[in-house]
Amino acid sequence: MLPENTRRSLPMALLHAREVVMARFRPMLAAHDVTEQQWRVLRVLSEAGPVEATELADRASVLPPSLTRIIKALEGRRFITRNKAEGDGRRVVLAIAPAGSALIDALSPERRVIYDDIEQRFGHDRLEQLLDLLENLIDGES
Amino acid sequence: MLPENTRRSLPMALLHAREVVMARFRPMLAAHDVTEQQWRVLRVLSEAGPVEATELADRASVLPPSLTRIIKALEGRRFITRNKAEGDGRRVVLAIAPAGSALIDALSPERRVIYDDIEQRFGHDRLEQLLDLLENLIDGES
DNA sequence: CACATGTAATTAACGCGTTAACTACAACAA
DNA sequence: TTGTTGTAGTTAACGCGTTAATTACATGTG
Repeated sequence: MLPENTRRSLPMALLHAREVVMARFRPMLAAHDVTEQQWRVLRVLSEAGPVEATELADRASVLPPSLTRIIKALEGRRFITRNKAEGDGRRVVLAIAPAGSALIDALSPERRVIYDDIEQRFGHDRLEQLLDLLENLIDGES
Repeated sequence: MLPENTRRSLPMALLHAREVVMARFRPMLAAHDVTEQQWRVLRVLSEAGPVEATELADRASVLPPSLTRIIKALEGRRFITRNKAEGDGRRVVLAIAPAGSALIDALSPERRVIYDDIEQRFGHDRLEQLLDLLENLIDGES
């Protein structure tokens, strides 16, 4: 069945939902001169440790060409390090640097406040339910 | 509570979900040389009839600067018409043109197939549930 | 070794997202 | 009427999304 109106269209709903959620986080990121995508890359590196570019792009939901630009920016600010993989001259290994970890630590309290507020307004159970559905959708389609 | 991993982060999950869904629609749009955003604008105009730019931007989830560019492109291909509102020289009224309607009609069958496939794979009830949750999230945060 | 094929990353080109600044017009007050 | 404030839309600047092409290296075959 085709969605009769744009409001009930899945791509539109996902877009709009992301929009209103990100509106909460954007000021925090802007205050530290980090873009959403740079932030995602930093968080993945912080969680996952040193990792190759392809996996990093995948986990941060960023396309390779974007990642190249992001790496350039983050390396320039000493937030991450970039080294060729030993044994394979094509691969590149990225890792978080002290300044990067410091930024993540600095933003964590604020992040928590925003996330808690969303969770409280929307409801813990509904949030979990939504995350489950999204995870299912992703796994089913990808 | 902070999400412990990026996979369980609401903004990331919404982004990723949108990504896998749009991957299904993208080839269809590319085949007709229409971008996602141009397509959204056309659909809103098709559903809502002649409308002013601000409302159009709002309903299509497009920012005003983007809409200006999109209007230029769509008007150049005679998909839409653009006229100053009578009585207020600032406002602009957009409407779908025959070529625009024709494009929407031409894509509808393909759209339906893709949408039905997603619905079938994901499940009708779960899709409705997901749309409800997204709608609630949007209304609660915006 | 030489060559073809495959893969990781980058570059290029173009459109959109985002914020801020700007233009044009409208509404309102003195 | 004139000046102020507000609003609709556009322009500008910069980063990302997307696709395609390109570079550099690795792997496999003869």
